[in-house]
Amino acid sequence: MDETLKIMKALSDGTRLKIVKFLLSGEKCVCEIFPHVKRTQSTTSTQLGKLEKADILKSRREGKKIFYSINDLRVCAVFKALGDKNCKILKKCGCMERYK
Amino acid sequence: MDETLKIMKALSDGTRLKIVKFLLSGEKCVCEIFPHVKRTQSTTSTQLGKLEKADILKSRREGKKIFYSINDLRVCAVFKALGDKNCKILKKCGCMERYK
DNA sequence: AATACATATTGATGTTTATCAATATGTAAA
DNA sequence: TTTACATATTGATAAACATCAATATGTATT
Repeated sequence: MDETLKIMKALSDGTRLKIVKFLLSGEKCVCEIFPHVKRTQSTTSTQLGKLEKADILKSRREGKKIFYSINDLRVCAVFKALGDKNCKILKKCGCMERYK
Repeated sequence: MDETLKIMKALSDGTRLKIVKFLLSGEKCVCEIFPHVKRTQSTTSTQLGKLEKADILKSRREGKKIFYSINDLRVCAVFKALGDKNCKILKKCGCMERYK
C-alpha cells in the first residue's frame, strides 16, 4: 500500500489520533492511555495494536506494564504541517529538530 | 471535529488520495480525473464532493465542465512531511513556498 | 425545443471498522 | 502455586463507507 495512505489511514480515527497526540509528551502505559482516550482497555489495546502495525508506535515491556511511544517521528511533522496546536508540545520534546 | 482529524479522514481513502496527488500538477475537470483514478464518474464525483466538503479542494465551472483544484495547501506540506515522492511535483508548482 | 455532453444524486450492496463484554495470556508478588 | 494485576484476543453488533448502475440536473449547441 502507498506509504502516505498507510499513515493517513492510521491517523483517520479519533481514538487513534488522540492516542498519538497523548504520546507526544512521552511514552505511556496502556493503563494510562485508555482512561485518557475514554475507551475500554480492550478497545484501546486494539487501536494501539493498529498504530504499532503501521509502525507509528513502538512498545516496550517493563514488568507487568507495556509502554507505548512514538516510533515514526514524521507524524510530528504532519501535525506541524497542519498547524495543529500540539505543536507547542513538539517544541518541548524536541522531536521536530530533524525537520527544521 | 478536530481539524487534523478532518484532514486525515479526507485523505484516508485510496481514491481520494490519488485524486489529491493528481491535482498537485494543477486543476483538472472530472472527465480527466475519473479515468485517472480508474473509478466510475459517479464514484469519482462522490469522492470529489467529500474532498470539497473537507475544504481540501475547490471547484470552478467553465461551460459544461467543472474544474477541481487544491484549496488547502497544507496537504502539500503533509506530503512533504512524509517524504512522499510527489514532493518533486511540489517544487514545480511552488505551493510549498509558504512552508519553507 | 431537442439533442448531446458533463457532472451530481439516489438507491442498493457488500465490506470495513470501531466498539464492547467476556475471556485468554502473560507477569510478578505473596 | 495461588492471587492479583496488566494487556491482548475473540466474538458479536451496529454504524460507516466505497462502489456502481441508473437517473436527475445543468449547460451549451443545433
